[in-house]
Amino acid sequence: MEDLLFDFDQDGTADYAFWGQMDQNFPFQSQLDTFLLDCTAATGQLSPWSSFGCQSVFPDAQLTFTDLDLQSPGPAVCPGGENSPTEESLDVTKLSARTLAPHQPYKVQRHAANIRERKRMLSINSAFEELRCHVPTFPYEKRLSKIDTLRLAIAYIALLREILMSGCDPKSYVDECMKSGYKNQTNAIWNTSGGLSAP
DNA sequence: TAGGCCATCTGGTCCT
DNA sequence: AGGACCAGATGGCCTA
Repeated sequence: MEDLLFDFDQDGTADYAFWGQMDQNFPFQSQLDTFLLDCTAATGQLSPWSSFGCQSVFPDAQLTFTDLDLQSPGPAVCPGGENSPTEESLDVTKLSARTLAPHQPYKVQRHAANIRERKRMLSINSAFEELRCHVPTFPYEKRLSKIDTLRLAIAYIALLREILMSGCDPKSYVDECMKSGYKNQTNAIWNTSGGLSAP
């Protein structure tokens, strides 16, 4: 996995604009409180993915939940077939063989378990989307992967903690970071794996 | 084409 | 017993 390190020295203009925007839209204390205490309340616009995650993905996820409920336990249920259009899933006869008959209790149970697992994963993914809404990213960044989202969230929390402990104005603190270069790698490594690089 | 990321299925384990 | 959670396996999609 390729790791890249964000350096506040790079492209300071763009970074400054970004953080300025953050400061404007998110008064520091309220945002920190929101992020740490109530992840469901904020309607963050920090990330270019925010609208994607909060307004589009979540409703879709809800619909998906409903769909799963409605579909279970039908024959065409296996959305897994969508994702993995194997010969089996494309073959009509074999597909019908996947139909869950009452005399197949194991298959019925297994199928129900699959649906529950899919729901569970959807809820996890919804949580990731929500987390993406609260993690600041740069405009040129592509959508954060799950692992990048977690790592960036950790780094972001560390940065917010530092700002809190410094007692400085958040914007001034970030300005100072950019002037001197952010060298404290133990506290805020903006580390992503998605081949993220400055344009 | 290789590697990264992801969704899905599956069986095992733990909990209620 | 049934559901939640977890990790491994598998295959598809996308990008460098």
